[in-house]
Amino acid sequence: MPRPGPRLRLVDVAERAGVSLATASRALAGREGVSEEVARHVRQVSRELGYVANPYARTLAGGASSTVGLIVHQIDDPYFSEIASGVLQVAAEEGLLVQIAHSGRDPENELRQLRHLIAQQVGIILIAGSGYDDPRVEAEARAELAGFQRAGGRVAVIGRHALGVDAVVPDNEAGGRAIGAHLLALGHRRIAIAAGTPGLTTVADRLAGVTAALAAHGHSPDDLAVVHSDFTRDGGRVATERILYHHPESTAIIALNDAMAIGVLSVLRSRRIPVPERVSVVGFDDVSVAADLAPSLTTVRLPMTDMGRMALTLALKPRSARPRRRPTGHTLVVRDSTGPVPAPGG
Amino acid sequence: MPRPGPRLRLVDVAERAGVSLATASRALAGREGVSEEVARHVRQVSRELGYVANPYARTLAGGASSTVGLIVHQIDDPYFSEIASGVLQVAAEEGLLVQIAHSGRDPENELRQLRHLIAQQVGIILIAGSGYDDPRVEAEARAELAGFQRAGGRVAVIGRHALGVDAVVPDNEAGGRAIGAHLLALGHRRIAIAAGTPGLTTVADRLAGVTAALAAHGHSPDDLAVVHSDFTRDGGRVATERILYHHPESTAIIALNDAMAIGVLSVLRSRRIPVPERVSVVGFDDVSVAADLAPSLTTVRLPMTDMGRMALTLALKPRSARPRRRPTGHTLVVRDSTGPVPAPGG
DNA sequence: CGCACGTACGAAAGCGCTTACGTAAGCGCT
DNA sequence: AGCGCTTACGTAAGCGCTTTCGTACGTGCG
Repeated sequence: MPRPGPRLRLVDVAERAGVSLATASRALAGREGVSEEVARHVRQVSRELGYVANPYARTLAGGASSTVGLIVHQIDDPYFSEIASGVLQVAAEEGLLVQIAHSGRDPENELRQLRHLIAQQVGIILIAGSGYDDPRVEAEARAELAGFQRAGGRVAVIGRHALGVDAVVPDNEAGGRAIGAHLLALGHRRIAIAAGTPGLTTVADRLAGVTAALAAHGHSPDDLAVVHSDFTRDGGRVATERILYHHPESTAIIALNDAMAIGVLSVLRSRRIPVPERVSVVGFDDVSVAADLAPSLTTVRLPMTDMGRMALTLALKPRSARPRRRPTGHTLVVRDSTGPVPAPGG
Repeated sequence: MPRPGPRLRLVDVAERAGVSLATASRALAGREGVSEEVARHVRQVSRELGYVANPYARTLAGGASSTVGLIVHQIDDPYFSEIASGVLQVAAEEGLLVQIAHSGRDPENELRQLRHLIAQQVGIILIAGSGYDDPRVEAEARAELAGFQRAGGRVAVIGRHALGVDAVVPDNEAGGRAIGAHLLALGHRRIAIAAGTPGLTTVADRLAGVTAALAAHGHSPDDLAVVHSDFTRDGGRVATERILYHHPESTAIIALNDAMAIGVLSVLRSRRIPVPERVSVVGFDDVSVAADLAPSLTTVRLPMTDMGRMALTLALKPRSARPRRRPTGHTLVVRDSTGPVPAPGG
């Protein structure tokens, strides 16, 4: 494994600026105890020389750890890559480094990655992606995070509750309600749901929203055919096959994320089932390709990139007494994949 | 900014194992100069205590930097997120950390990110994404990388040549030829190209492949209407508008990546121009959504995830005397977006 | 005008680790 | 038995930075 060569050090900057090492350090860190004049000069010299602090030395000496660890389920899922993009934007603005780790939607693995990041002494930890309804795993994660925070680390999560830390909270339930209301307004009554893995809180929350919408309009949740599968495109395919077989009377399919919706549309197309004439399809997330599918996908937009930005921004703020929550808001985006319920017998 | 609390140190392990700090270090690093017996014992104690070395101290002291820096144009572009996924896989297997930085397709910014990573003393640098045909930028990048390698750093690039380092080389030209041949075989003669930003070598290479295919079949490259725009979906949209306006006789549009192809399809759909009956469309890359578009996209498949894996694997091998090149191979995937040229006047 | 006090800065002590160097022991050789 | 050589380990010197502490200087006051 490599080791870097000789580099520009802080002493060099200090020498060049005609001040001591300590003064240079203070000036660049923006600490007080240095006259504004000297500080400005040091910064000037530093810039001229193109000095970049050695993060290892800085951190070792008890300074800030300027790297943020980001745990995502799967980076090549657009939902997460858009979040990551937002995180990277803020990180770039703040001069932070971002380490990304996969959890692969496996609670144990997520825990392992989390411990690894803590051991690596990152300063900030961001966890994106649904929580699990396994109390043991959540409790362990919570404990790890609490310890990390006690040691001065900062944490924010996206799309999870129950971790006792600052959180960006997607409007999962409200989004689900919006979808339910939309379909009901179009006259749909036999609605099927292509739901993701049962153990995910995101799945549960979105589902609860849809159910609530039905109930609010006086319809029984029994009308809902819920089929669980993977929270991926292939999962959407599988779920659709099962829906078509077991619930052929369905006039609408709600996929609980866009990835699944893509799978749903794919199967319907290959079966030559017209969307939305025969079956309406709704997704959730509004990943960027949703607008470009054919038919373009009706879905609930979550501002993923902003969510990434918000999460890191939250984590950068000084910690508050009690965990903060930032709801994301949502927008129902009606496109071409939903339409009025087909005439009975049509 | 946070700072970690008191943690288990190497001295603690050494003390507990009844050896000196130096011996403990050597034992854990697997260096020689320690009897196998003692080494085993130290490792045992270390494991029992759950010791994890402080990477900052380790790196500062001149040891291994076990983090890899990955520069991508844009992480929320599926091409790059799939590559990143491959890198993360190998990194997880090897116990390495991955830092991701955006270049935003801006040469200057890429250079800045590169310098930043070098300054951050990562051990391995991976650059993914097209090179630029600006000799100054490339020369500077090359110089930075050379210096980094001289200092012991390891480097691999994906999709670039001319950087004097190990490279994973996508079959851009051959892929372009395959596309050209495919369209010619279908009878197309008036072919338009939605090309990405002119300064990108990837664009140039793919274009050269298409041109070569035309030439090989005795057709003049003048038949080709090349329209440059951004290498993104929106770029694809813009290019298509221009193609329809300036070259309405085109029977096929080649987008030089799938992102652009999505934009192309989107515009054609909104103009109600049937694909492939009136116009055939081809993409490049085979991002995972390509198969799920409507019509499903004919494209050239590049094994992005594997490319990410290959790049990191290359970088982990000891450096060879001369830069290695790993061609990626490619596959023409014919789907529904291409068909025979429409009958003249049809 | 002399005192205490705050302010701007420098000297030096580590942070936890790797590694050159030193040393004691064990080996074979003459 | 004495020499040099290797091997196994300990000692201590940093890596580049932050930060505590100390010192010199001005400023206010009585």
